Amino acid sequence: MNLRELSEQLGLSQTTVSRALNGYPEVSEATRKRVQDFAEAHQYRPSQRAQSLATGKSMQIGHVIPFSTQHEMVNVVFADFIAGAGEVYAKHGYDMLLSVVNDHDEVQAYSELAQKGSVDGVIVHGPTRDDPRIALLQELDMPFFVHGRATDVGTPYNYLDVNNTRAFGRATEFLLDLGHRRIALINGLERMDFARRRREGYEDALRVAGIALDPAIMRSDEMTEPYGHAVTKELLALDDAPTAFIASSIISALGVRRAIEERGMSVGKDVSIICFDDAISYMPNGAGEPIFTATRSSVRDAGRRCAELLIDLIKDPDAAPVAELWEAELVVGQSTGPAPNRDAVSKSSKA
Amino acid sequence: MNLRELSEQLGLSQTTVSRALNGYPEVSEATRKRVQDFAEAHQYRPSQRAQSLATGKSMQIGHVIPFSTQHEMVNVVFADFIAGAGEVYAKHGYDMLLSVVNDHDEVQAYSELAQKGSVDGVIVHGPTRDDPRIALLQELDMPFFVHGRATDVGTPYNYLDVNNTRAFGRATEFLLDLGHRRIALINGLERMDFARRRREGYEDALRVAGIALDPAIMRSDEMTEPYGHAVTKELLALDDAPTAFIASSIISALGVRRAIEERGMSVGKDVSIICFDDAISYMPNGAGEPIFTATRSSVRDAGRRCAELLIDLIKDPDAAPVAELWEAELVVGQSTGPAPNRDAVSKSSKA
DNA sequence: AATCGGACCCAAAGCGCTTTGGATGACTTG
DNA sequence: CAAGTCATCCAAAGCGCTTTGGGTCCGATT
Repeated sequence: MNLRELSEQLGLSQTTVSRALNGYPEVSEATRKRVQDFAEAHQYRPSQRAQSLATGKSMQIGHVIPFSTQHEMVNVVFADFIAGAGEVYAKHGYDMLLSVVNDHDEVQAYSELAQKGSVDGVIVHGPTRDDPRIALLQELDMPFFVHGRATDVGTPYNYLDVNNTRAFGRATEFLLDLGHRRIALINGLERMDFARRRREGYEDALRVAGIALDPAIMRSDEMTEPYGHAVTKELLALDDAPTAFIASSIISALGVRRAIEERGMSVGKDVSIICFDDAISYMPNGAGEPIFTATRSSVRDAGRRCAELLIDLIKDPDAAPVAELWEAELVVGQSTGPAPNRDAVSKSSKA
Repeated sequence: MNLRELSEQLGLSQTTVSRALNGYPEVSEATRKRVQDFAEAHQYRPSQRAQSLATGKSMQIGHVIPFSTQHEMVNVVFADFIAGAGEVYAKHGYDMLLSVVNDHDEVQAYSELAQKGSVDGVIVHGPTRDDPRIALLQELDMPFFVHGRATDVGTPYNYLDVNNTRAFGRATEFLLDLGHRRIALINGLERMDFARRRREGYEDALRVAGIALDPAIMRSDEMTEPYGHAVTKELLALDDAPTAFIASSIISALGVRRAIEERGMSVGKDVSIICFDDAISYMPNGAGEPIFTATRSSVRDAGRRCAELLIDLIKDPDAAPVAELWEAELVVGQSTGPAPNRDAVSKSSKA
């Protein structure tokens, strides 16, 4: 069933039917009702293809996700972001177009989406320092919204980011306050902007506390469980092993915990863990009391908000760039505690 | 730059340019080369909108993902499936259309996709017993492929599933062989077809071994870490606590492990765990030796294969239905061991 | 020399919508 | 009563491609 058939059966012109369906005022309410009912009864839905050709809008929003051995993007966080964004898209009549491409084709994928005209806007995931995609999208004149932030990009652009520096600054300060002096950083890949900022937050806090940075206990790689496990195992074997770990993800934190327990040590007592918690739906940080002390910010909420702001942008492309910076919330769980005093045994026996 | 402009600048008709670009034989190689080079130089890409209207194909494949409080679908497994499928789509020139809808609108979402003509085919995720989507898609005459299987659907359809019954049968047998007699089942939601089949595999194995089923230690819910933790904590407190746990996901298995360790027991010694491992990229079952003994089947590979088969189906809609049943592989890790003998102490002291 | 078959190219008709620019009456208004 | 105003509807022109159904030219065939 298409518009022509529909209008013939109704004895109206295509114009009128189209207008009736799209809520234009030039058609009487009686006619509109008749048209709507008839369309409903016949399960008529305008062809997206034709509609989009005629209007010049595709009502689709693109997400480019690179794949390769580097899985940073098709990651644990992605699914939840998508869920949040998709929810908002649905509410506004948009669909989500996912383009999975090879790592090195990623930049080109954006031009392709733009030139083919298959999307009205795109979300940029996982920005890196001086991300080339931003300049490209600006040049292509394609509405885009960045989840995260790129450093060293001259022109302003739309983004929503968590204050990663502050989040890790606070996490570090929290551990310092508990008396920890050897604090390991188990970060994500440093080519990601967020990882770099987190490290800076960690470094700043240590610097303020007058503690020298030790590259030996500052690690960075993909945030998987086995990585957290392997690196922690290694660090705990050091003579001056860390008494606390800051992990960039709840996933790597799980590995950290496993390594600690394998060594027969107690989490929150012998060794503390604090992590960044994206509030992933199927990997929540405990049901009641948090498993991990963490700085938390919901990636699903971020998805929702990015979607909203991008849709605003599509509707008004000349609006001034918006930038939102969310503060992560610090939640205290069972994984942190006072730094164990190395002389505890002798001291307490003296007491 | 569009076709008309391109053809004008080249001094050719739109027909010829279109044919040159699409590899039709009615154009000389010299002309084709000239056209291609010119198009390349001007970054010309045919409008997807127009192309799709003219050809009747959208070159997009739809995935409907429901959201609600039930997160079973926007889950840990989803991201990897998507990655696998997307990879194959890209290779064949397809894009992925994600439609995120409310739980109860899910069925309708499929009709909408079909009637709007925005996709050439769809993947059905997470089939349930007697899933209504299958009949609907058959009626709509929309090519579709099911990841998993629906029970009680009369007509044949295309699907790829893991032999879940066998996977859990084997897992249970493995534990039985190790001497376990109290084996808990920590399953996913039973409205999912896969969860039901897994339970059946578990039950069959116990029955063969002559062990009565105990509903008290057969649980089912969403496969999150806190759930695995909570239910295990509860079960371990029983007088006749299980000596082994079978979990439907590596995520819930993590919770199982946490509960065991919290109780001061040793995984693989005091209590055994075996789980289903979807080989999720960022949540691998250990780096070297597997963390968990598991029955494994890569969901990413499944995504790839489903995509391939769906594309085949789109190209030849009248092909006979294909059904693939993959056997999960059993990998033995450190989380399983002989059942602790309740009389061990007395026995060994007698020896 | 007339005919034929390729090789190469083109004009124009869609695909199914939206939207512009009227047309047609009926109803007010001075 | 003529002119102006609304309210309601319509014909037709796109949107940018693909594809049908020819044309034209040229060397080969009879």
